[in-house]
Amino acid sequence: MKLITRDSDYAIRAISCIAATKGLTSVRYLSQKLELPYPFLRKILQALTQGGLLFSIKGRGGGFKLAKPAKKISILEVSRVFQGKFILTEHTFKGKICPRFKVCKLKKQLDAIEKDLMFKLKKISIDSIIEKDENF
Amino acid sequence: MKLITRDSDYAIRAISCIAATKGLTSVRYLSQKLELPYPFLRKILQALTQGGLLFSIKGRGGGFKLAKPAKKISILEVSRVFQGKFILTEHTFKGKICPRFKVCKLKKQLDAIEKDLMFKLKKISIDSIIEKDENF
DNA sequence: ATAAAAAGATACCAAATAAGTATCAGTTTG
DNA sequence: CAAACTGATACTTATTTGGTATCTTTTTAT
Repeated sequence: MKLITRDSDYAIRAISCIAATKGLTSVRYLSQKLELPYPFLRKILQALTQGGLLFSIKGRGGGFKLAKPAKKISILEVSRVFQGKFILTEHTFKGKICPRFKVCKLKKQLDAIEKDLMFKLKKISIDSIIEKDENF
Repeated sequence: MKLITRDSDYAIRAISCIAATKGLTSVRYLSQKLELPYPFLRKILQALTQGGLLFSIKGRGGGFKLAKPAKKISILEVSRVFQGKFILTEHTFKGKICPRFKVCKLKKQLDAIEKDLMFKLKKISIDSIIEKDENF
């Protein structure tokens, strides 16, 4: 099982590339550079824009840029746009929350792990994964 | 997104129940006790048996029991039966491993998180989540 | 011996999600 | 005005998830 789905993966690459570029970056350029399907990448960048991670400028010569510094964009934020909240397990019972909810030892342990996972993914910023000498 | 899928979840409950029971436990009994669909649970228990977590005895009066002590069965093992290996991201590029594989900073960071996640899930044993006074 | 009660093995099915395409509308600039 | 962009939205297709159904084999109680 994967924790980072394909769209999140593509998104991370695209954002990395945009972060490493001065000025605006167009989807056309990105899809060629990263060798990713143009229409799919377009949908992804649109979602990132709606999610507040990118800022877009329409019209000829338009494109995308980061909505905030690369240091302040985390992997967690990116994945949330496509994957929603991470939940270790719904831990439901017949459609309702497990009746043992309050005392359930499993839930307690999983919650702790989940919290830690969030924290760690939050700490990985786009900035931290860009190779500074990278030739995008 | 969920880290523990429904079949893993059901499996954990079933194993917990089996662990808390002396002798053999049949699917019929389990499905009634846990109020889970019989045929689905059956498939799950069969998979657990093939995965080496349960031991089965056929024929009338037959059923399942743990293949090893509850202390030695971890949530990780159970989830592996249904979800395979946890992989934070395939991090592929056109079907191949990312060309920046060796140096990729993202992969390095995700690998560390993944390793830690595995470790933690491995440490949650079935034994640790059973309420000792539980009335299965 | 035979029927009931169990698991084994498979094949199938439906809904949801993932992955991707297509298209039309609006915007900006040369 | 047309070329090069994004916005919005509606498909389409493939895969995975969450099951069901059915037939076979094994064991035991009667």
